[in-house]
Amino acid sequence: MPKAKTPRRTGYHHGNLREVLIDAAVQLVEEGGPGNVSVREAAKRAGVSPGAPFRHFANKTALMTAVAEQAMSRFRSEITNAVESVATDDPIERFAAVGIAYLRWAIRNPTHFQVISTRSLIDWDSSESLRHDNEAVRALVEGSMVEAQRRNMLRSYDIAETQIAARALVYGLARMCIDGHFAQWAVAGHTAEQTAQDVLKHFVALIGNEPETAKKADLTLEHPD
Amino acid sequence: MPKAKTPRRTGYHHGNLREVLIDAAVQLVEEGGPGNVSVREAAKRAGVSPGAPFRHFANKTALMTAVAEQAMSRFRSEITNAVESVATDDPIERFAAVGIAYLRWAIRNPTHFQVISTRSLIDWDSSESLRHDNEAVRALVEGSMVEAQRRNMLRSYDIAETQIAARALVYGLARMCIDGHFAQWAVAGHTAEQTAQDVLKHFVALIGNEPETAKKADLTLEHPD
DNA sequence: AAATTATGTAATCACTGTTTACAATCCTGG
DNA sequence: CCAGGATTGTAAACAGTGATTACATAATTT
Repeated sequence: MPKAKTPRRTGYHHGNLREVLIDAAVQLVEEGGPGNVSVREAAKRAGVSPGAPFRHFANKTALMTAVAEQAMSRFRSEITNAVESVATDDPIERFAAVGIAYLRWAIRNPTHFQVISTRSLIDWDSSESLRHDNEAVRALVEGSMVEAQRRNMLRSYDIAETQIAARALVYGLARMCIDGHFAQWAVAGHTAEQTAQDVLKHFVALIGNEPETAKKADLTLEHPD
Repeated sequence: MPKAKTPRRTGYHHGNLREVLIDAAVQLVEEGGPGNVSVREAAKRAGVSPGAPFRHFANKTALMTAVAEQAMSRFRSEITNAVESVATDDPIERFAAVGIAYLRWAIRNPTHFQVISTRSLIDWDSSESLRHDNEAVRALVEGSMVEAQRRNMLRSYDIAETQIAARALVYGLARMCIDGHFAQWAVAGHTAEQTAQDVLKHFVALIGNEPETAKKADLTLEHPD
């Protein structure tokens, strides 16, 4: 009998190392951002040798991509749930709901949002799931946009550009929070999340057809940066 | 005579290693983005031992911060030059000029824009110069915004929110390009730069008071992502 | 039961940021 | 002008990283 050297782990072949590694990586992301993830540390936390992860992931990027897929799925759920639970069928309100849910998730899960939005960390093109979830969100925005135009609720006729502007605005707000451009800002009375939402609503009012735009005069926000 | 071990370099103490290291790091950034920078490689290119850089920079972040300062200075110059060489004194046109110059520089210097906008790479707070240049750009935007409001050229009364929206939009556009969210997009007829400019102009039209907004119906842009 | 395949380990490689002890050069005050 | 301290370089080391390799063990198929 060869007397197993380290029989500490039962069912020696671990069974579901892949999932455990992803969970460990998720935890590392939450603890200190994407930069805090190391394959070795994930392996250590899974109670496995440093080379073991490479039986399940071609490289670190593949592991990060799996983390991103998990995060993206939650991200998409939050958004689709939010828009489904919106009372009205007003397309502009539905559009706003998407943006607000987007910002809410991004600001509350900054490290994970960083993972799913920074392409250098992951292998976006190789992941069906990432593209699929992303497309679902995009389609949600486009759908409400098209419907809003059909009802003549938009100021501009060019929904393509309006849509890109909307995406860029929301993405920009999320990243400005995450990249730390709002240092002074969050210190002020308003939370970053609240302010981001206000700005989004401001934008929504701008694209709308209503002659009376948001005239809530001054929130006297500290200037960002 | 102790016969210098490696007298290959004249004026042995190199004279201006600090600048040479920054230049090497800049080159590395250009070659492969911020992730391509290593202190050791910069040292090698400067013809110096791996420990030498730490006589001039406390750590890698300090080196990257120096790189960022140089980039930020160019970034600011491009923007201030652009707005100064704008013919009209129309504040909204001046505002648009800032945004266009911003996008132009970011898209043409993506790796450097990544350096100056990703706070995890640099020590933003410790750099007077970074804050100063950033504030100059911000003030430029705010100035034109305030003036536009004074002339009653804006739709909304809340310039604070409009200003944040503008910043977020431009930042979002720049980062979407850089983070690779426009893959299919750039392949289409329009360059990323042209499209980003169009979207910016679209936004500028939206915030303006003119009843007739941009009605250039369809550019039939491929959808991003 | 034997052969094959999947999945782990151990050792190793090249590379990274950073620190330490030491050496060479420069600068300045007597 | 030169003694001595401050600068600024080197060499060697350390711990950590992603990744590969040869090998061992467990699960699975034949």
